[in-house]
Amino acid sequence: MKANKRPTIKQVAKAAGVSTQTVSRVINDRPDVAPETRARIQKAIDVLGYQPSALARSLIQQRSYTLGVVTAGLKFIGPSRTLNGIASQAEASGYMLLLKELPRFDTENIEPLLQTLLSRHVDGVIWAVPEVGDNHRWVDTFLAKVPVPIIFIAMENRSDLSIVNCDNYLGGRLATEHLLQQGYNRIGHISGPLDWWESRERKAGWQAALAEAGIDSLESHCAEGNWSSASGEIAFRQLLSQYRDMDAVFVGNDQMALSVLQIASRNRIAVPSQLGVVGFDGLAEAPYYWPPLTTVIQDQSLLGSTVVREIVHLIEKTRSADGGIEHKMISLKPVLTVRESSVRNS
Amino acid sequence: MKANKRPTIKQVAKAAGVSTQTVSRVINDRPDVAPETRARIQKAIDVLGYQPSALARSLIQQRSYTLGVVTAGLKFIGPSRTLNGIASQAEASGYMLLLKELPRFDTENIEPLLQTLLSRHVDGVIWAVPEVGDNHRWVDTFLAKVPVPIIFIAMENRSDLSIVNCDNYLGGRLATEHLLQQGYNRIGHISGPLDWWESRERKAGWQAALAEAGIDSLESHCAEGNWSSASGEIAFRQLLSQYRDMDAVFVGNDQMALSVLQIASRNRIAVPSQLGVVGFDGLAEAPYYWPPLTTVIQDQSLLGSTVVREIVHLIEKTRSADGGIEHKMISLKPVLTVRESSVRNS
DNA sequence: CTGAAAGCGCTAACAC
DNA sequence: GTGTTAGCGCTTTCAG
Repeated sequence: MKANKRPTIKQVAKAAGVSTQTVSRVINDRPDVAPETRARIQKAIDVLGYQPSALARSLIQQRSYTLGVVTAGLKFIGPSRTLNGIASQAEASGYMLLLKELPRFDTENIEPLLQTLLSRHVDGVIWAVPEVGDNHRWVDTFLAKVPVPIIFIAMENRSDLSIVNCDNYLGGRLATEHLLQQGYNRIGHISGPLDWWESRERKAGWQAALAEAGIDSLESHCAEGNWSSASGEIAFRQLLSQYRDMDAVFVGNDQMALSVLQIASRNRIAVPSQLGVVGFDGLAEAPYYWPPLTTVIQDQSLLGSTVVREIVHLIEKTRSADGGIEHKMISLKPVLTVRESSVRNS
Repeated sequence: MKANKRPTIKQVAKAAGVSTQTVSRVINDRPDVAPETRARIQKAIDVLGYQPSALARSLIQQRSYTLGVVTAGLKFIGPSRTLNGIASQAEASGYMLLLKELPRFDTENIEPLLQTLLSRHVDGVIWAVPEVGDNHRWVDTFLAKVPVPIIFIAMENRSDLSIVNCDNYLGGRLATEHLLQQGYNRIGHISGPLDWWESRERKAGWQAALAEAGIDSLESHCAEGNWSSASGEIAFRQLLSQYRDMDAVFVGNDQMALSVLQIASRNRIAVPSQLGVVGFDGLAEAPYYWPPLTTVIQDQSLLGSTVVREIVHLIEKTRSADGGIEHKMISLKPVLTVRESSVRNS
């Protein structure tokens, strides 16, 4: 039961008794075809189930309507929410997605991977890998050789690149200021891994908010996790012993905050009365933690759709005007959602 | 600062003073090239930064080393874990991924989407959309027209298709049998949406285990959610009122189980002493729920890598022997992980 | 309105 | 060993 192969434009032409060019005109909706001829060709197309080859088209038009997407850590919810936004906006904009997932966040030797994408004639590249350590170092040496627009997600702003990210610094401030307003004033912090740019920003936001309130943020008031709930548990235990009179904690993501809530339950530390807790990310599950978790929501799906809109724009611009490309930096604002875990007099 | 365009094989040939054919031999590692010539060509390649066009190759070789992947619900963790497995195995097998995400699980009118993929000359298609309602109906009418192998994830077994799924029925049994062993015997069930094949299987497993223990499973002993924590809350409240002396509950996924735990906390129902709870999926966070959640782990990443191995195999087979393809059904076995939420005498 | 010729970037099948 | 010819499936001139 082997399915038959795809028909070609030639076969359609023969079936309709015309040349391939005329068929081409029909499938491209060109006006200059006699109605009668058009109908005959359309019929042949339908009968044969003909579908033009996007490959052949890409080759000749030097344009594939394909975007290369490089991601990492799809098994975590953050990157997949972003990919979700990318995928739906790409569909809407008429682009296909060629997907590559890095084995690790700090994968080196990016060049061959990028070459694979380019060998497929992608019209643009979306670099959806967060900035970790110097995993973006290749940009300085290799970017000039990339002949198509490229746009980055979640990396530090720099004026020579196009970047879309979330304002993590603001998020850290929002979380901490909220805790201060609630009357907590010995606020600890569990950060993500500090080789992540995003972690450092969130931590800086925490420090800034404390500083503004005239509170010193000592190193003993923070601990470092790796985003996982398991690491959150360890970090929280460390914090409990380092910062005895801590009355609140701003946690770098919701997963780690979850373990904070668990340990609090186990150790009969009442949340929020004895300990205020605020997370980051806005997971769909956070309202169902116990107690429901106050968190800083970042709309990663919007991040993804924004990045697609921007790169499509860049592609159009690059193709028409040949002038220098202006790089744009877009910073999406996260939003604090207050729930029981941080509200003292409820 | 416009980057220069990709060099072609012709330019390399001219630079090295040979014909394109000889360059082709070099980039394909063919043996019959004089060492001296090879070196000269290689140098030209390096200098120009030449990379062969995979597009042109695909066209002539009638083979793209690209897999079409159709998914849905990437913003949920399940589909992305599967995609994670697909991506890493595809990389290992030397295939690229062309990704399409359906806007909804029950999207109709699949044909144009599949055509887009085929117009890109994918060598095979992975249908990673769970079976919901009759969203797989297109298979009967349209599959014959698809000229490449196609393989399905999470749909009911049928011998005329290649399918990889998780044994959800077994999972339901494992969960329920465990609760029975723990001495619970009034076991309710919160299912996923019953138009999902997976939901029905899990529920059937629950029923079968109860039946074997000589216990009737009444309709009032179950409630239906939609996988979300929010729906889990509603379903659990319904169950509490319908099934007054329920002493345990098997929940169709971990997210819904999370709300069960929350409501139990709120209502001072002690888990596990008054109520045993078992979830499904094996989320990384489940050990950090309170109390830690017993759950049925399904390895979705393995599901993804298995499906890629299978389709690559199918592709090879289709290309060589022209004989009929045998369809294979692979059912991965889920594993029960026992934690505090279901252990009575701990 | 329609067709013939050329070619996108590459490789298969032959020559030499 | 290396070059020539042809052509993958399509579109772009440019004739007619």
